Amino acid sequence: MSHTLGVRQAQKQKTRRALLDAGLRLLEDQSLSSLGLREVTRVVGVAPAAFYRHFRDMSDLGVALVEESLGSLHGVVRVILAERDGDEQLIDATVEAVAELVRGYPAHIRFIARERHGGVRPVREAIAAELSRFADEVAEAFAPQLTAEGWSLEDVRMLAELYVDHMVMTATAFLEAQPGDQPGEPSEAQPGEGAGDPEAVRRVAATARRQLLLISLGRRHWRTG
Amino acid sequence: MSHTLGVRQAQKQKTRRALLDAGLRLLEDQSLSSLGLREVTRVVGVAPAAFYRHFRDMSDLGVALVEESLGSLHGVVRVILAERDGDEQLIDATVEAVAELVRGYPAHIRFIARERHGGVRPVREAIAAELSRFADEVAEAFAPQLTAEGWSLEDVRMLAELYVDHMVMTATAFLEAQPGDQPGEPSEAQPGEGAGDPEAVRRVAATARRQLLLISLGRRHWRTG
DNA sequence: AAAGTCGGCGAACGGTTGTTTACTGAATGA
DNA sequence: TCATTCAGTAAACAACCGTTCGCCGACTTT
Repeated sequence: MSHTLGVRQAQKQKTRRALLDAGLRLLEDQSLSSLGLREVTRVVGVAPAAFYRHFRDMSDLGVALVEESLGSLHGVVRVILAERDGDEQLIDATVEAVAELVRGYPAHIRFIARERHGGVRPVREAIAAELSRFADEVAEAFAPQLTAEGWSLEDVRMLAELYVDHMVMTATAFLEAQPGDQPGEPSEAQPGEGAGDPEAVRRVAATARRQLLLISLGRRHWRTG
Repeated sequence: MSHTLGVRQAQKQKTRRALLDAGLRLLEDQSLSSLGLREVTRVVGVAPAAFYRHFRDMSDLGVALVEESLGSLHGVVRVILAERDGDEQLIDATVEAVAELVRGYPAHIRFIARERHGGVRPVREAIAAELSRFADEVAEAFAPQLTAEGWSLEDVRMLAELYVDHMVMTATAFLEAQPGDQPGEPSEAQPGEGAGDPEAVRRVAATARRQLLLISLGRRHWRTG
């Protein structure tokens, strides 16, 4: 599809990407409401006025980052929920998926966690909308089985929100367990990669698994035990 | 105790309070890392330099706000957990306590939610420490009964963290259901008080109750069902 | 009553911010 | 080939920022 997009548009999207990347990098140490326009353009190596060719605002860039961070998540649910051979394996797969997400895109996850209740309204609303759509998909995936067991749609939605919130919670816990460039600590004992204390990561994963296990235990006995 | 504190110190603490109040008010629409020193002093009506008589930094003021917001919470747990006549009433009491907290001190709660993962490290760490202490108390309150049922201390702590995180989650959900001065919407149909859509508030409470019910259902069947 | 403490003031500093303006020059399309 | 589009530039703008300095004057201690 699409006939290779022309040299003009290609260059434009290239600097747009650079702006997004620079913004995301700077947002690891500060929040969006304090991130300056000039700060971003300075990192990219472009004139401040060039910013306006791509974004109206800083919050505009923020919304774009939200879509980039959470947009690719929508397929993931069905993939994980498809390979379920029992509760425990589904839980393991879920926690592992969250861990991999945090390991692969720490800056994106940190951005979402930080701006979910941050000071920029449009960004907050974009995140809320995206997470709500995410909960919709989780609910949709659980609906067939649970309604067959006599669950109301309201209760299914309630459970889906609990799952989504717990996933976000787990993701931020993973983030705190593997700090990116935490100043104060000069370096790692293991100079391999930037993954923080591996034992702390395992502890977070173990806690998350047990919590999900407890929740699914409650789910099995809902209005039947 | 303490001999009435002298006129000098009294005046000092008065402007200190004013600075904290002004900061908290301004932080309803922005995050700490973008809050300016001059901005705060301007609201209070003092010279910018006066700020340094009370706080070293903006993050210093932030840490003070954390203690003020979460410090008074430590007694609350035992009070609620004391009046328990069965699971459901304990859940109702908990949700009602959170709702009242949000209704009574919305700015404090918003501040905590916003800065928990915000851009200012010392504040993040202060919040994390306070919430951890809170989880300790919850765990301590649940320990006698649960250990008698064969729970490990690790599992008790896991459950306590789940409860605390769910309470924070519920508090922010309440906040979103009753927006303070949400611009865009000119005013309330009911000009009585600033509480937003009452039905949305009830819906949040109902969801939180059912989620807690499901969790306590899982707790009852932990390693026994 | 004298000496000392200290919260707040006012001014100045160097630096940064967002935004607008007129412009250049390469890619584009007729 | 020639006119047009438009991403990026350079400069200027007023406004604001955090921080430092010396000073005043009301409170406090001796």
